[in-house]
Amino acid sequence: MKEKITEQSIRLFEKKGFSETSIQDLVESIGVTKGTFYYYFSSKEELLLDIHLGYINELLQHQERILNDNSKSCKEKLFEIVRMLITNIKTQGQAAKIFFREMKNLSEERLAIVVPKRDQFRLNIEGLIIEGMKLGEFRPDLNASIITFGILGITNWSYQWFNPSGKSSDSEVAEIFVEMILKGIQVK
Amino acid sequence: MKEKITEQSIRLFEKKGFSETSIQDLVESIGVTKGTFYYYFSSKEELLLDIHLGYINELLQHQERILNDNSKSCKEKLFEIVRMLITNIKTQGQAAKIFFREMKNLSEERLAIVVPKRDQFRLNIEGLIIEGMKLGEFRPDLNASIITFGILGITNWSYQWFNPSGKSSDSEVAEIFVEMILKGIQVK
Amino acid sequence: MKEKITEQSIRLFEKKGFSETSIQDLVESIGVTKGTFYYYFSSKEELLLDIHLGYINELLQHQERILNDNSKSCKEKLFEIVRMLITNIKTQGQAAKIFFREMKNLSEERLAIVVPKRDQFRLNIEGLIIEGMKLGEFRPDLNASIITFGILGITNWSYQWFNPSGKSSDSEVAEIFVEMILKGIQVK
Amino acid sequence: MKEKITEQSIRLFEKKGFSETSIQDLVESIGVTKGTFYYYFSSKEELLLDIHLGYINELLQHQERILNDNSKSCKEKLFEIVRMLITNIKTQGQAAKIFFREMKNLSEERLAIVVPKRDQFRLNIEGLIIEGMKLGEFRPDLNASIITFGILGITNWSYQWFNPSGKSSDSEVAEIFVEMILKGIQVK
DNA sequence: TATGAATGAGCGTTCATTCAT
DNA sequence: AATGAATGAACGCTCATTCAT
Repeated sequence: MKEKITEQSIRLFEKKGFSETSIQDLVESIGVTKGTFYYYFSSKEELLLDIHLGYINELLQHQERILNDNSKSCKEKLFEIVRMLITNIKTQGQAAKIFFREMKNLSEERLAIVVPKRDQFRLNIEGLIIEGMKLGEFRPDLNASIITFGILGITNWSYQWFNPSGKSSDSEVAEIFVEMILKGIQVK
Repeated sequence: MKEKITEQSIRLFEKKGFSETSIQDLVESIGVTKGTFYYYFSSKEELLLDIHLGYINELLQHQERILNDNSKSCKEKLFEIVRMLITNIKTQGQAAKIFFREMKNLSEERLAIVVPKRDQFRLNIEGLIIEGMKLGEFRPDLNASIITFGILGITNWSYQWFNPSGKSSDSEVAEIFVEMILKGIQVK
Repeated sequence: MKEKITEQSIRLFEKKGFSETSIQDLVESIGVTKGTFYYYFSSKEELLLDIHLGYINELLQHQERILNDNSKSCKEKLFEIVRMLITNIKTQGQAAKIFFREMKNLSEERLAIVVPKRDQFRLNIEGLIIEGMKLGEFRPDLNASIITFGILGITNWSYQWFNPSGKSSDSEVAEIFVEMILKGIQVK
Repeated sequence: MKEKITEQSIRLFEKKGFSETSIQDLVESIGVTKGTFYYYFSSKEELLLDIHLGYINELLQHQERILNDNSKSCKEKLFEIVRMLITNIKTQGQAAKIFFREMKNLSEERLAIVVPKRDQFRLNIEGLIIEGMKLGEFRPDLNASIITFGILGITNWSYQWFNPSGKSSDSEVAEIFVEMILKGIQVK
């Protein structure tokens, strides 16, 4: 039941927004009562935290697996991370939108749990860029921090428009983006 | 007074969110009463529409000016648009965050006013990419639509992290991003 | 309207208890809506504080007037205070019951406003006892503090049983009590 | 377990109030679940009745023992009863406060069980006063009923302020009160 | 003997909005 | 141009109670 509530809440929060979705909306759409909700969650915000953690933890684990694969070059690792994020939209896109949009609805104490994980994800990419620069895979004069924000912008913004059942597949989009990131769009 | 209310509302909506900011919060922070608000706006959503239109209209005008300057190459125009968006964060960053985050709080009728303008902005960039491809400035095999989404991701995401009074200036960041977009990060 | 709400709330809180009376109960019995209540009071507890202050402030003023009347002896002043408290039951009995019974429903900050006043009333009586001991009106070996608690017990407990429209009038009861306090019940 | 629940409930009801203490509060502080509570008690009010009866029955028994001791004078019996009530604060003070304060939370049917016992306790004292008047121990012109209310006021009010581990012991306080009741505070 | 899941009614409070003045 | 009083619907949350196990 707890899982059922969480899943349905992700659907509703994504569609209507966290503040705009009432507990009543949520439980009615499942067919239980408010009491049931509060049997499983201590508050609405607790549920939001659960969603955040479920999303970012899975992402971090996947990222870790990619980064620790020593058979891959930095370029390949970057491609894998980008593809993971695009592919992710199919299964986790709603949770992702909530993650990016509703963070402000977490209290300071709860933010203190989530924010370091979000930063970790970004810093892992930044570390990958720096390593690639050292190994001669990436240009040596990059501003790794800002470039990372750029890459994250490309991928995170995809949650706003990418349609997994549209014309271009996730792998195609990921390839286009990685090619853009690596080679640019300019004629040489 | 109407302007005063709008300006203050942008500050509050950005900080706390649209749904989380009450009319009471708003008018109290200005020192007037709720009646005053409803003298100038027919509803809270009307105010939100005003903010949206103020933001996107100004952006479109500025974009148009850049695109119509025939003395500039496509690359240069692209740079100008990116720089405009980054620079914009200093003066319009709060409105931009509201624009991206609170669109779901507009009714369908009001969305029908805003969405075409938002799409126009994107399609203008897409057109610029296509033109650049034709003119031999950009690689001829690009997926203009997806590349445009990538560029917009880079710039729009900046509203989440770029601090105009931080280490890197708006022009620096814009340059880094345009270089990344044009040349990529890979060693040739 | 504010006064109307306060008066009616005193009636209901006395009869059913503070926690047992809902805002709904209160506003329905007046014929307005909950919104109206919250237009005049910031919270239910704020209303309770209002009742407490209205009661104790009036009592303190009256007591002050009695104590400052230099034409009266200590015995006479004591009689006046006891009579005031018994007489008070007719007009303020409901507020008094709330005052004694519902103090625990005030937050610590609000208690900090009320408690000193309640203590002041008691200490004023204690001071009167001590003065009477010095002036030779009362026995010189009394424990003024405990005696004061005894006197307050007699008067405050009256709110639980004294019926102003019953067999004995307020003046009669006050006389019986003061005679008991002064002379005791023992045959000399 | 039933006793454990009752004891803990007395502690909580006294501190926070009956309505302000939830079954959840109660069972959590003991480490059992709500089901357990409802295995032993049919309702929250039933528990409150248990507390009331436990308190008043014990008091009545003790009072009966004092009154039936034919070796004692009326004055001595009065002293014993007053001392019993003050002493009682140490062991039964919390139950006493609940008894006086939370009676309004009993339904009419349950009140019909408790109120006659409470009245009996008072009437027993009134009877003692009358007997003392007949026997020439007390002044013959007393209003026994009101005097009894005065005595009960003194003792019952003690639950509000008397601290068994404070400066004055229970016996001292009882002596001061009985002396006050018997001889008054006036210089003869 | 005790639990855990679920209910349904109610609570204090907030809020966008209305409207006579 | 602006206010102040009032509304009514909704919200997050609590709670006493039930009941199958």
